[in-house]
Amino acid sequence: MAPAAPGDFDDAVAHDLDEAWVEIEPTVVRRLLIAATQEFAVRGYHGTTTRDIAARAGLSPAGVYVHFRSKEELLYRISLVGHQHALAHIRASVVGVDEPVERLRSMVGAFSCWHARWHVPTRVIQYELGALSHAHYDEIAALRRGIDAVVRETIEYGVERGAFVVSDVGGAALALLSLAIDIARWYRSGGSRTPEGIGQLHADLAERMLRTPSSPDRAV
Amino acid sequence: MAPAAPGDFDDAVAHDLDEAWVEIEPTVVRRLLIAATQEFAVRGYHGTTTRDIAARAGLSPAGVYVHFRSKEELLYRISLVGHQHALAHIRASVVGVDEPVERLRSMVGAFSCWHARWHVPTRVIQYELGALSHAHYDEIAALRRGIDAVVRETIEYGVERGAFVVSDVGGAALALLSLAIDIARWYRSGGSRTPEGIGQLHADLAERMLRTPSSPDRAV
DNA sequence: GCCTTGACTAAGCGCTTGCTTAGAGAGCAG
DNA sequence: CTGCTCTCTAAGCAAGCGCTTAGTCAAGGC
Repeated sequence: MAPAAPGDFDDAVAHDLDEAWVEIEPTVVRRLLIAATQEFAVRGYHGTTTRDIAARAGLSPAGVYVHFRSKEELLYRISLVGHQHALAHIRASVVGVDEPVERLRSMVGAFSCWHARWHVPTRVIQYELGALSHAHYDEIAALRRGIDAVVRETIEYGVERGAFVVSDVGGAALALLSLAIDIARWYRSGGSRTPEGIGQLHADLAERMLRTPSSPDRAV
Repeated sequence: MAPAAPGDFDDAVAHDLDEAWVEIEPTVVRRLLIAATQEFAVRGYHGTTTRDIAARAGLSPAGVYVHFRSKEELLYRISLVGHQHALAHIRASVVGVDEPVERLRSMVGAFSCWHARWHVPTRVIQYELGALSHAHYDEIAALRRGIDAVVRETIEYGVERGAFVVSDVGGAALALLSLAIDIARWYRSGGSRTPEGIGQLHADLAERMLRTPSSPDRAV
């Protein structure tokens, strides 16, 4: 279960965030997005003040509002970029992989690995959706349905080809999503588990969960 | 993925909460705990005001402080009772079940069913740990280690008997916990899935994840 | 009757919140 | 130089926050 201690991993977090936004925004806006992501991840949206974000980005409290209209807009931008990233990543993981078991393994491995690698922004985009405005929430929800669709289609594809035995496709899809998304709750960087190792483990588990019994299972 | 719309299931929630505290507290304190649980589940700890809680419980803002020293004490009491409940439930689910696969199915089914049945308090106790004081957090963390231990031991028991093929017991335990805990994020009461159905589904998936391949799998 | 006890509220205190305003200073075009 | 643009800050506003204070009222012991 390995729950988060209150405000502990604050420092262990900074090092892997910067790259996430490199291709997207120039310096000050990027610094603000990184600062907001870190604060939201540790304290939650409502537990974070705009002064916290400004201070972490090296600005005065008013400096935030030169670049963002509101605190909610910061959350929206983080959510939007994060979900676009995730959707692109899971889509890319299945193209060109035609064998059903390998397609499943590729998808689950990539998606779980992504959640571990980006566990700090993921914590924000998975657990702070309720703080978005209705309009922004609707936009994000559409991206999430895209992710759901990839998982469902990958399972259905394996069922059609006779590679999987699954009577409840929706339930199986929820389970695979749970494995990945819950990483954002328990994962700590600096521990013994690597993102790649978690992806491998979840690929093994997913294969055993769904595959038609025939050849011997890989040990988990 | 089925994310929570911002502040939508507010009303769909009230009906299954009252019983949770019946055996524990008399009327006013119970009403406050229920009100706080509902508000924390929908808006988060930091997004909820003591005025919200008081209003929902039918008291003036000052009425909260007749029964609780602080807002954090409300969260602590909710967390404590919830974790004690969960630990007792998962422990009870394995006693007297000696066949390893059946023990696993009983544990996973009971634990996932419990999370769906009590998804509103679960949302609070799983995702608001970071708002507890350090002392209170430590107390809750001990209960959580007790839950982890039951899951680990159930897996190890099956491995020793040759019923499971598992090389990474810790990873498998995390996966089973993820399936259950993540229910608090996606489950909505009033939908087509019942707590019992989810327990059954997760028991099937867990069995296929861990079991030594021999007899044919149950369809999922 | 009187006094104490305990649940409760009206009012409000001191502080923090998200955000705005007024203006400083740098950079650059002309 | 002047004038305009852009980034940023010092100061602060109105609202909301957790929690306290002073006191009301009903119940119960004597």
